[in-house]
Amino acid sequence: MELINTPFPVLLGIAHRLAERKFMQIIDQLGLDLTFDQFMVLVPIWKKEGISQQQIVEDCGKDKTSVTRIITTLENKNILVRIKDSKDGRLNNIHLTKNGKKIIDKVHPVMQETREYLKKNINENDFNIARTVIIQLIEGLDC
Amino acid sequence: MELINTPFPVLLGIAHRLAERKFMQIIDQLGLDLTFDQFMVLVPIWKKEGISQQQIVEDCGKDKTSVTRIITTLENKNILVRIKDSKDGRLNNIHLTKNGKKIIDKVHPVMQETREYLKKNINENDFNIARTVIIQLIEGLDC
DNA sequence: AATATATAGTTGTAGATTCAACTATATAAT
DNA sequence: ATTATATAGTTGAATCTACAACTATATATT
Repeated sequence: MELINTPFPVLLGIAHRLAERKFMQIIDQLGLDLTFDQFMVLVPIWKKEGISQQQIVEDCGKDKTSVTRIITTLENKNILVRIKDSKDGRLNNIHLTKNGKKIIDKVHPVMQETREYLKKNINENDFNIARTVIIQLIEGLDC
Repeated sequence: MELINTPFPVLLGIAHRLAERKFMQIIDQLGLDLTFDQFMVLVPIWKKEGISQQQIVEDCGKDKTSVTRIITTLENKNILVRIKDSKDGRLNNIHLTKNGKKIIDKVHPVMQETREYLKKNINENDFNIARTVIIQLIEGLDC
């Protein structure tokens, strides 16, 4: 593929898609029935049991509609449950099931591995600059 | 949103999504009925009249299935036509209609504008490093 | 020439994305 | 207290995505 003249936003799309594919290869090797997007929603739940859907939206960078539907899919797969907040009736608190915890324990180390794989052969300092640039880009667009 | 601890692949996804949204805002302002993905497929066609679907796949970083379906959508919108190659019967050569050319002429300057907007407030040298890192990332993943 | 292999494109299916419109609950303003 | 506004979450419709299986044509091998 000819990348030199490819516009930056297109590069972002390509890199994003390939990184997803890499994650998926490893998830498949673990024999797990889980998509990359489902995994992205699981991460903040794993980090904070009982997190609300809105907080998940803020952490994983997905639209609230997407989060609603992925949560439904994961509930049907017996990976998590919605529990209405007793104090604020608008909130759904999300809890992992036993099954869900088992899956996360299997997947979590993979996450780190894959990130290391991505950074392989890339200058650490340049990588950090790229991180900063992308964050600036996001902050410039997020309005 | 808390971005400091956000994993790089997640950042890619967020930046990609926001950049798309920015493009779309401008496309909407032009009163065009066009999605970002349809636009991504149009760019290589605009650059090379009569390009084959396979070449589009290589240029725009999308799956061939996606390209097939977006081409069909664009054909139904009277923006382009498929013409079978006379020498190699496997190839569809894609040509813009008059209508399609008009749309591209309207959208093309927007593309450049938006890219300038994205780079605004970002150090040029850092931006180039980020480009390079993302290309290295893609090349490391593309196997 | 016959067979095998590679390439271009399409289709089915399941899941994800976006937008806009909607319900329900909570909080602020008068 | 009533009304207005904000927030959390859901739903419908159209589009996009990935994977696998498929058709059709072209090229290589024997």
